[in-house]
Amino acid sequence: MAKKLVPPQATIRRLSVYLRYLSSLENDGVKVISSADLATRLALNPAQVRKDLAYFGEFGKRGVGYSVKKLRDHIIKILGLQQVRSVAIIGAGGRLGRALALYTGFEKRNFKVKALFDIDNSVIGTTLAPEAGAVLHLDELPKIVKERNIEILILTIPAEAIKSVYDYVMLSGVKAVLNFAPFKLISTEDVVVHNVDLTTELESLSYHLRLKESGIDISPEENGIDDTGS
Amino acid sequence: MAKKLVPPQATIRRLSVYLRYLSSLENDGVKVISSADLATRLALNPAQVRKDLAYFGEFGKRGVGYSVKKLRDHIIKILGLQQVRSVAIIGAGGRLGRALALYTGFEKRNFKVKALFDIDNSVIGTTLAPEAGAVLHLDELPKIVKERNIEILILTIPAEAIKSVYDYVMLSGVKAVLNFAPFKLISTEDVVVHNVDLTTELESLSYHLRLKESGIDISPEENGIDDTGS
DNA sequence: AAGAGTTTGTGAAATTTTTCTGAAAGTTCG
DNA sequence: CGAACTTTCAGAAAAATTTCACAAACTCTT
Repeated sequence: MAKKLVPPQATIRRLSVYLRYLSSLENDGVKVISSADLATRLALNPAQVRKDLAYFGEFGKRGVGYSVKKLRDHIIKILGLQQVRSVAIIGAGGRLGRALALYTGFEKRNFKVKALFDIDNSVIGTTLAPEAGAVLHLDELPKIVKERNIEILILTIPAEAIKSVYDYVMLSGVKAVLNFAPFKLISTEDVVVHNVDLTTELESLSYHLRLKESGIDISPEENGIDDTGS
Repeated sequence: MAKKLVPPQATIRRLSVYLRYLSSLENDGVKVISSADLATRLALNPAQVRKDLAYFGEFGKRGVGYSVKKLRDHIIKILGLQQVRSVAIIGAGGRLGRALALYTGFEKRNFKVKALFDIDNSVIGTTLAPEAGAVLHLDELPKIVKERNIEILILTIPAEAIKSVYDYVMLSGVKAVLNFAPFKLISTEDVVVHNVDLTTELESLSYHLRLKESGIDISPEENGIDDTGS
């Protein structure tokens, strides 16, 4: 209850995971949950759950646990999810772009895809997702960002396209980017970037497979059972 | 040069990122790179780059740097990417499943989608991706895993489907799972799971947006004494 | 209402991960 | 060859994150 520190990025991600689980609990009619139960389900340490929450306040009741509904509401506020966040997809003509444009899971969480962009003339003008309007040329990004109040850009472009897209993105006025392109984009003062690299995910799994294959020695002695959350 | 520790999971992920960058350097004809240059491009500390590599051996040359080609080859070995890794997608009928089934980026990195599964009769039997054969019913998973030597399962199923898919997956004989379902799967002794949650990515971006919106500081002290609705 | 049993919140300890630093090794140039 | 640079390697220090452990707060039972 004294000094509040800056929560680690990992804490933020876990909050999102807690949120999802709390929603399902609420659905099941569960009223109260303890840090221990939460931790068990999510393969975490109970103290970590408590500490994660403690960065933001005292949400629990000693001897009882956390009210599912209240905790859920708090996390929604912490993550800024009360308001709808408008999203645009760049590279909407590609397969991943299309899949995300039509993914209904985002809306459930208050993210709305409000615009689609591409640079390929064969998709520009077509309608991929009713709600998001016709696919627009990337040229229009800054204008549309303002008009539709876009806050997050999702990049689903091929690696080669980064060069021609980068400036548009950084100057679009958008403050957050979720990059699926196989190319690490760096956050700046103005723009937070999260990179999600599908190949990296597979490659790190491959590493674990190699370890299990009974390590052909690349490093002398090692043994580790790693768990990765999200 | 003395004791080798278990490399952190974060190191493994960075290796994959180095690998990608090294490949592009090699493409550009660059022969040698220093940890400082690598670090600059990837927004890391040079010492971290060196330490990451040092977990696995001494790959550099003092006063010079790292041979791009050699380092690339080493990382490929470390990550177990010399051999083709066979992958299957469960939930291949969904949009994300289809997108991944057709994604060409995996093959470039030596991952081959060798089978597609679903439980929806309207997609079973259809051909979504030529190389991967017709979509099969999940029932056939264990058999096909053996036949086609599948090592990694990609899950692109809706949250509700987890219950009916979980046992198939854990008993399939596969040692690695990449889970895109909005539900945290926990690694076991036998099966390493990596969870990629698209909503979590957006939600943590939302958190950063909220921070920027409302000055630098998080919620003040008074964030509430909870009454746990009894 | 007292005692037994839970569970949170939190400072302190432990652990992990990152960064610093300086010696060692290599290169380049005069 | 020697001096001036460069850059890796690795031990030490620093920083960040996780886990421990226990007092405080609350519930429940008798």
